[in-house]
Amino acid sequence: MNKPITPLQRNGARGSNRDLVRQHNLSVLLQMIHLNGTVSRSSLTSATGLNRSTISDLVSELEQLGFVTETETESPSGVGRPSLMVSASSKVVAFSVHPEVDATTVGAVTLSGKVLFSERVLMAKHPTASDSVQAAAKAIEHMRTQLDKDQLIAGVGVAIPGQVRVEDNVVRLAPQLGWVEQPYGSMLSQATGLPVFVDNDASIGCMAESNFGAGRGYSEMVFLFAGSGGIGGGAIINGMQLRGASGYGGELGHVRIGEGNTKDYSGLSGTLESLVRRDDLLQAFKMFAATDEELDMDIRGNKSPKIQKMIETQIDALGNGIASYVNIFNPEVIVLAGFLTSLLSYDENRLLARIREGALNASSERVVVRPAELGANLLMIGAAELPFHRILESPAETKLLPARKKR
Amino acid sequence: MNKPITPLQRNGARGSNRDLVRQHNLSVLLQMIHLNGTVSRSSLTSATGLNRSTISDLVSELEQLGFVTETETESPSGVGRPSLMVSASSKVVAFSVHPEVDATTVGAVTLSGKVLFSERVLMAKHPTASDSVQAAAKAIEHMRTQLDKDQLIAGVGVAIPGQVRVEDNVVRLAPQLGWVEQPYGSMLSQATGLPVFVDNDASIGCMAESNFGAGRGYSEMVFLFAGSGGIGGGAIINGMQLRGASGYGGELGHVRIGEGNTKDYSGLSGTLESLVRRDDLLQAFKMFAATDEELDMDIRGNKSPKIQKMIETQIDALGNGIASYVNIFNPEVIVLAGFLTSLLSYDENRLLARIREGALNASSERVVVRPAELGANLLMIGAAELPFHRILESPAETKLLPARKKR
DNA sequence: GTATTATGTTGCCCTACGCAACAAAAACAA
DNA sequence: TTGTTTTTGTTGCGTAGGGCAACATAATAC
Repeated sequence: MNKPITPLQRNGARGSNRDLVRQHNLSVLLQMIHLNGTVSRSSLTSATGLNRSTISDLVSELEQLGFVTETETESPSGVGRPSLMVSASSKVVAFSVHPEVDATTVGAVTLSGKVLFSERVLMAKHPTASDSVQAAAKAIEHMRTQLDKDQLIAGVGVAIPGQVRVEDNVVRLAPQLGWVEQPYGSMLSQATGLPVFVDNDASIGCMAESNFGAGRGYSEMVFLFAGSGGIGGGAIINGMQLRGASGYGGELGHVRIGEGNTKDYSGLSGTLESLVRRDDLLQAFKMFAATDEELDMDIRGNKSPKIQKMIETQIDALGNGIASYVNIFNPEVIVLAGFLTSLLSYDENRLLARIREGALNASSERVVVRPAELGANLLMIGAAELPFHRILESPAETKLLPARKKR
Repeated sequence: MNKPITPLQRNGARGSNRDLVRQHNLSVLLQMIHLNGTVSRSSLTSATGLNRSTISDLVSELEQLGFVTETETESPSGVGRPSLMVSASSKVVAFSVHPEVDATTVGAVTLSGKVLFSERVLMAKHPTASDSVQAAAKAIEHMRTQLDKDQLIAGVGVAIPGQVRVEDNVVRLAPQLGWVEQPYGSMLSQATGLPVFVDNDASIGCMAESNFGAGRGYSEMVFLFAGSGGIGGGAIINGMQLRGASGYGGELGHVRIGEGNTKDYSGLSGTLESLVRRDDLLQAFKMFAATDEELDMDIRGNKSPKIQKMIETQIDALGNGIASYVNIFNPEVIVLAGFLTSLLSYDENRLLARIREGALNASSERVVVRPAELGANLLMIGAAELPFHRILESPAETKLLPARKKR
């Protein structure tokens, strides 16, 4: 072999052959259908630029594979023969898992985007990874019995409030849970017999808002998410999620933006997470725990000048952070989730002013700040996207498992 | 038309047809050849996964198009029939332009990476955009007469120390030059009759180091560049350059990392650019102007505790900034260019320690910091990549202009 | 000098998409 | 109601690019 390894071949720079073309076209179609729920065949032709006959062929293959169903338009609009509608199948199901400090939430979502089941398994404080895996496996097992026999399982997606090495689904560090180096993916895969995909919660939320929420249609987006423990983030760059070398990318909460002394959950000081603190507001309102909705009510109804000052300080810090991300990413849209939406609605103009101050004019002139739209379903829908993603990438190659085990 | 516009179709989510396959394969091959200079046909087969016969066909098309030349191996190594070597053609030329405060540098680079000509046109301080365009056009005109008749021009690439709106090649703001909203691209295009591509200097440097320098082979990279006026940056994400919505992305020098009061060239305070200042060091060494090499010598030979302190402060600030970028991008490599390489070599351990302190362990554990490798040719080679990029994307579709105008 | 190995070349095959003609299903105009 | 127009689905055929296998070629190995 006298093949000197070519030092660099641009990522994904493989040759294309006929098979890849077919795979790509199937993938593109299924993605469009999945993202839009239902699309007409004529829309697919114009969006892809492919021929009518080709679309016909591709769609029927997707139908045979069980990923889509075709129906006639019930209310035809416009001249001409009405186009057939193509919908993502509700027979294909993915499970989503979200471990938190006091509970592990499990859900079942269809490829068509419907949430079939959702269960919040309460647990003793600070469960081990094993505790959470067992609870999740049990809930999944139960949900499987509720499914129809002809339904198919794409896999399980897990949203972790911490850093995840995506290549082998290992939780590197989840500060509030106290997990270090936990192979959550393989544990849950062993317990369920299903393929499992683990990722950071904020990254997952980012993808979900980009696909189905406030980030729809944008290809450059920055996402900030304040959950019960800390601030996470994500970014969509050229339509694709920022992942980094090992999947730790997008840790926007841990970026130093000031001189603060208080440390964040990961031990860093002066970071966005250490300056914009949900806990501080809870404490100020003398609340022990609260949902984002409850906190939002209090923030809106707040009259105390002292608390007002605190909120404004947090808005300023958030604005500083966002300004940096505007300079770095030059995004079209910033999407805020969790209690950050309360800060946004409390004084949007103040936040925008901070952003304009801290960012370069050219970069910030067209940026929009929007609240997340998916609310409580954010992580459930998002985590399910992880197993779906495998299907969307290569529909013809992906074999799914039956909902019920054969006897 | 009853086509409801599909709200989101993932960027680049077009259908593939046979023509696109051909175009893609030609593009992939030409990219590999361009990046490696010379590659054997057998390497191309193994790297692309395509068939020998297909490679043969594709390469001969590229040869017919004039982009590559085939030669026999002069020193065959290993058993078997020696593979033919494919090289990028030196007949294809791009010009590069780099306006600075006191000069505009013009160069001519071949597709094979050879710098044919290079000229630094000195100018009065603070030239207008028009001054610079005229100087560049004149130099390009002269260089064209020196070229062979059968050589072809790909176009002109311009590296601007400031923000550039890439869609229409307008310089939005170049602080040191004092340029605001200058349509440099169309001006130079009109003056030369050639296609012109304008971009930010640091983005261009980032791409150059990624393609030919310290970033070769990495698909996740962060680049920081300290030129005569300020700090610029760039990022390679999943093998692709971070651009942002309008091309302003990667302004890593203007991210707030501290509480400093001094403002940077763009009027922002507490930014990396305001804390890591080449001018401060020049002043400390009582130099008025100096090349990076001269400054580097002084930094290495420095004995004064006061200056030492200043250098260390700058290293600390740089480390803080890099730490943030490690958390954001989770890169494999950080490449430092300009006088930042002097800070790196002055005390690499200190810099690395600051990075580890400010970054999450998981993100920073495998990151490497390297000095840029292209030195003085960085921007010249990088800017030429802009016009080449068009060829590399669709070799068969791109028509080039003859070096000499027909009489 | 022969065997082995790897690569270039040639002719044929295969198939996914484009195309054109036709059929079908809606709105529109009388 | 009826014919026309418009748009879309269906069908059969053509086309071209990549895979494949057989053969030729040029190096090393023994």
